[in-house]
Amino acid sequence: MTLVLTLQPDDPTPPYQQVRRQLADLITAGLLGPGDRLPPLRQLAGDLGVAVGTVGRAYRELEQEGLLTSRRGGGTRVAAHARAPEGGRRQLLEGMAAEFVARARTLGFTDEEIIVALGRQLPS
Amino acid sequence: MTLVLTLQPDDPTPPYQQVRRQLADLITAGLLGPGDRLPPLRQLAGDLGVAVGTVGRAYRELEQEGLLTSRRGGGTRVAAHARAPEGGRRQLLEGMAAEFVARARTLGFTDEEIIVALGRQLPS
DNA sequence: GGCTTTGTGTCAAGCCCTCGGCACAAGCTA
DNA sequence: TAGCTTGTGCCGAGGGCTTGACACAAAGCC
Repeated sequence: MTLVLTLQPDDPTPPYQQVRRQLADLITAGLLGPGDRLPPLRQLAGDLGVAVGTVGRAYRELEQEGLLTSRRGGGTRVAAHARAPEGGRRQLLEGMAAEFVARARTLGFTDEEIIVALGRQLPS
Repeated sequence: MTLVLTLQPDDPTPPYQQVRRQLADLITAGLLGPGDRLPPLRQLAGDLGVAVGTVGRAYRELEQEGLLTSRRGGGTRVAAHARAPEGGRRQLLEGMAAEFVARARTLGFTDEEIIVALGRQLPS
């Protein structure tokens, strides 16, 4: 599949962190599996409008975490043992859901309001 | 009420941005209304473990947006005309919900999976 | 073998953010 | 009036991030 990575300019999060996080999530969610090849440094950097070193840093850190394997001339691929540890996919989604609900509650929204808002997004 | 502001150390977002966003959300959500007083600079800075100038910057930017009014010696309060423009409270929540659902979908989760995950967080 | 691709490393420069401290001005309070 | 509180401004120092450029090494391709 064609990798869809985006950068949000108004987001104060450093670009290399945005790339790093998105790739990690894609792997944990299973959209990127072991052996899948990532875009070359220069190509991804060009698409995102950032310097080569910026994307390089994201790749490097993910490799240090064991999620990617990089070889000169061979490109960067998802590591063989990068599969989420037993239900990581579900945990990722539930973490996102818990985070969203918690934030809404601290802002004073009731559970009913939250459910109504979600109903507009999901064909229940 | 006692203001509950928190800083996430592992979050690469600059502290002054975190404070600024949380306060803006609290006002939009209606938990902070016109005339409500915010903690003094030095107190909030001490609680969060940041420098005075850091919190000061958050206050200053929010004042420039018209959400706060600051006076030397008088403290900082929510501006009189700071109420969200007609349904801002609802829009805030729906924006959060839309963002959450969109992110989950781009990670390959089906609507059913999303609903199930939310069901664990909300007593439906 | 020769060329291209690709990841890695370095470097200087600049910008943004934070810190800690200090001084100052304006409002509030006793 | 006198003192405290509070927001504002400035400063130098330090750290993190990005940029742009260049060189290098290893793998793949013809």
